[in-house]
Amino acid sequence: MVQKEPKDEKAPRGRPRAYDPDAALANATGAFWRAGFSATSLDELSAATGMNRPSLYGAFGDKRALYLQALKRYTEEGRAAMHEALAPGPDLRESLLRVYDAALALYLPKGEAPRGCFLINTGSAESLNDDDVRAQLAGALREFDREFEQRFRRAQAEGELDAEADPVLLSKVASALLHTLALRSRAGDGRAAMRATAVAGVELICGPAGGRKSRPTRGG
Amino acid sequence: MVQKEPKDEKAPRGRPRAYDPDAALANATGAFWRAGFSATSLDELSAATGMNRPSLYGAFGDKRALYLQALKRYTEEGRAAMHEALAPGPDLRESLLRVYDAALALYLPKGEAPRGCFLINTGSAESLNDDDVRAQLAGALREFDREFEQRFRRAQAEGELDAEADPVLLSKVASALLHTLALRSRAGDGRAAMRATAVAGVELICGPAGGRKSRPTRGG
DNA sequence: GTGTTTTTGTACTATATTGCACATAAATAT
DNA sequence: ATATTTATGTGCAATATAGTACAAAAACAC
Repeated sequence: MVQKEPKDEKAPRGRPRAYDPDAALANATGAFWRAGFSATSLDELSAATGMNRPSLYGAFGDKRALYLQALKRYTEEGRAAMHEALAPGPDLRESLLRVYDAALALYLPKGEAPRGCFLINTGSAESLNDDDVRAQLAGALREFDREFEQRFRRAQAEGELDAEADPVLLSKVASALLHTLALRSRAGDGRAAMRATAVAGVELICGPAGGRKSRPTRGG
Repeated sequence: MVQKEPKDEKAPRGRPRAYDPDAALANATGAFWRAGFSATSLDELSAATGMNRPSLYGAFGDKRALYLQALKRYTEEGRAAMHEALAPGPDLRESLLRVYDAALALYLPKGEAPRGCFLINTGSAESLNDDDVRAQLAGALREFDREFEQRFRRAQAEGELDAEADPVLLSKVASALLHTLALRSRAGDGRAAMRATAVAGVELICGPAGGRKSRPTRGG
């Protein structure tokens, strides 16, 4: 009953899986990403993952459960990437631009068709019909807001940002830029135009000439 | 036979329609709005419009054609409302807030469940699979951007906005606020929080204390 | 009235889709 | 080797869905 050795090297008992669960989930994500939840059939998911239907059901449950797990995985990866982009080191402008550049790289994969954001562009279509999707969407947006917010608080603490600025509101505006990039990617907008928008947004958020009011120390 | 009188009062020849085409299209829009294109069945559309399937086909064509016409109608109404909100009269801040308040009223109908934006939240889910949807989405976003842009140009001409500001880039940021409101409505965010975000965005766009400060010109 | 035109309503067909049953395969345990 | 366990693969059943055929209905023209 109680395993004393929770090693990963445990010998599984029956026939080994022919797939890597995380890779399969990533491929299922790719299928859902293109067409959304409703327009993606189990046949497409089966083809994308290389798993047949019964294996899909055994591994992830039904189509909806698979979609929810794909959303969860995607959100966690996105949040990790965002946390990394906002990590200490670069100044505020640079930090924010790293987030937007990472988003653009995700939304406009090199050599492939634009795809926008799996969470924003497919989750919001489904959210009115599915409370769990809506909850995941809401939770993810909140987390992304918080990542920005914490970065703004640090910027204030370091004198990079006006002390009177409201980090919560600024985080919402910073997120709005992310949301517009996701949407515009799906509308076919070009990378350069979107990056210019992000830069303009960053300038508005960070305020004129490196800080909002007083002149803090340059560089950081 | 040349009709000399192209009046609307012309007597149609066969059995009269039992529906009002524009009302039916509005009701179909409502059905698509909730669930998106793929997840809305013809039975639901039939129930929403009160028309049976053959009448739907006769009036609008197949499901996709109906969706495209719904999108077109919605976009035109939205653009008209936006144009109205940005019409001369109020100052820039007030003009922008009128747009965001109108959007919130549309996205969060009183007494009903939140629904977000039909175009943004359902169109972007479908846009990768349907070139016509993508084209309509892109065209609509462009039109909305232009409405903001023209308002910013007028604000500059009237000295309401720094002459060095870039109206194109500001319009993209102003649209980003619209996009985030659409998304957040569908995530369940509250009206007050969203309005506060819009106000904060307007303040950033209009600049400190009435709008005479250095603005970003070009990014890159 | 009879005929023409257009819309409506019922019923239908063809297909797609989801989810699962059941037998087979591939591993371990003893 | 034999039993046990877990995964796979074929195939299927129940349902849902899109789109249409066809007859009845409701208007006009004469």
